[in-house]
Amino acid sequence: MFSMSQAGQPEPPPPPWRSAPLRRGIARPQLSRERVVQAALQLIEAAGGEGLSMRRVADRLGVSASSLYGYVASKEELVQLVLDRIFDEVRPPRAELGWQEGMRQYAREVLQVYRRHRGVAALTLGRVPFSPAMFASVETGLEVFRAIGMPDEVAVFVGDLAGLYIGAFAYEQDIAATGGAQADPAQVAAWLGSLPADRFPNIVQLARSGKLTAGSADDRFEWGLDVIIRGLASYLDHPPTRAARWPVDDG
Amino acid sequence: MFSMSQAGQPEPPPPPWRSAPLRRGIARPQLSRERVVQAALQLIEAAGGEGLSMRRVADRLGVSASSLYGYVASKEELVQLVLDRIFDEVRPPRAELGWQEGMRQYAREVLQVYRRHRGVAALTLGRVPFSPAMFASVETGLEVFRAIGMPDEVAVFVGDLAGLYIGAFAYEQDIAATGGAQADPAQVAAWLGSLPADRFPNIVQLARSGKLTAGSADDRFEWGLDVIIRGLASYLDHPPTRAARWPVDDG
DNA sequence: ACCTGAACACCGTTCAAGT
DNA sequence: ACCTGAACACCGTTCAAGT
Repeated sequence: MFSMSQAGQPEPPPPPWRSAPLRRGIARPQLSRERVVQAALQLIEAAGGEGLSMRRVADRLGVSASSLYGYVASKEELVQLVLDRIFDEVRPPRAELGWQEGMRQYAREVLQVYRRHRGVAALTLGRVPFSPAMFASVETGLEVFRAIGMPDEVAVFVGDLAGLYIGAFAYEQDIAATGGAQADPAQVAAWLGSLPADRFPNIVQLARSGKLTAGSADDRFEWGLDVIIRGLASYLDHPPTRAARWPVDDG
Repeated sequence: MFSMSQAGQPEPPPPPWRSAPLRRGIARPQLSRERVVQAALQLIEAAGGEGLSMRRVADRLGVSASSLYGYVASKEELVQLVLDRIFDEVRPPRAELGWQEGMRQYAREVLQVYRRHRGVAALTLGRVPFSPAMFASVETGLEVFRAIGMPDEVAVFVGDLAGLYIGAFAYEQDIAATGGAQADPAQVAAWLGSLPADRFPNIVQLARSGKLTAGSADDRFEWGLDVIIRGLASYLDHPPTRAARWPVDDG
């Protein structure tokens, strides 16, 4: 764990997995990778993930947009660095909680980080939210999953699916909070409730029952997590084989 | 079901849920909502979802970009119309298959449509991939879920989670096929396999085992679907209550 | 060695003007 | 009634030039 939140340190060891800072010269530079990432993060928190632009980051730092390219190869790399930066705040799972509770706790941690840094979740869409800052956590997770006999394919999969779920959930909350033009749930419910009840009786009834918007955000987060965890649990008894299917309880 | 694939019909009944075509005048217009949507879809298939722009759609139609705004309120509306257009091709679930097999079939249908229209899946990220074209399918799904006693909250949830999963899976395949700059799986595996084996033994072993990239795309799709379906199945025995948790088999 | 400024090739959207 | 053209306020990225 190495936090970048304290800016301007003597010499933090450069992470080996990224292209190293491009200069180590004599003339003191005004910019640094950390300062660029920090400014990007602040901009995202203020303007949302869609509001991130190289030109606006440069404005925040009082430099020209082109100067950023001395520290960051592209906007895409900057985004990845921001993700690295925030995932660094996620505490790793505690193996002694067992896989189910451990996974739940870890998922909550990630959600908290997204909430702490509003706007970042939008940047995970279409990307695999997996960064070097998570290596230690992933290692622990694999350890625990293997100890209980979870098939590797499924263990790999859970990371993707859960990461996808948490990011999408946080994104939805972000746009709900910032009152974006995206469909607000109450209006969608009213809209669906006004469909012809004879053609869509179940949709109309569900929409009018209020169950589309039932529960707090935290409750709904836990429900979805539960679907995933329950699905995983069932693999402990019935591991998958190639192209096989497992009837469970078909009504 | 009403396909727009045959262009230039006498008078297709205007869908009541969208703002109606803005003109019904005397002078024959060269453009139409359908023509704009069609051109957008073709552009997406050729240039990817990220390649969609109003100006390029206009180019394809031989008109100025500003003229599109007579038929479409914004780029966002155009995207929604494209999604409507392709979801119209999805055959609704067959209730007689039972909920599990019915859901599997329906998920496969949606994936096929994304494959048929490469590039569109990218547009579902950050949106709820739910369109009027799916009302009939959703109604059938709710009917089946309710018949077997699935709690409404969970039934609502499954749509979100499954839609998210299918869209993200299809998107990943799209960028793999078009050889995008995004991380290709084999390289990620090689990369993770070269981490220090003493610090990350499980990651390294998993990466080197080839299980990160194991299975065909179809197999991996089915595995993920299975996690979701298994999770849902467990709710038939243990329905959720507010903020409750259900230990299943903690190692 | 570091940063700037201009330039290139783009965006979505508006709006007065043409036919 | 329909479409165009110019304009506005943006983009990411490159590259020669300045200090």
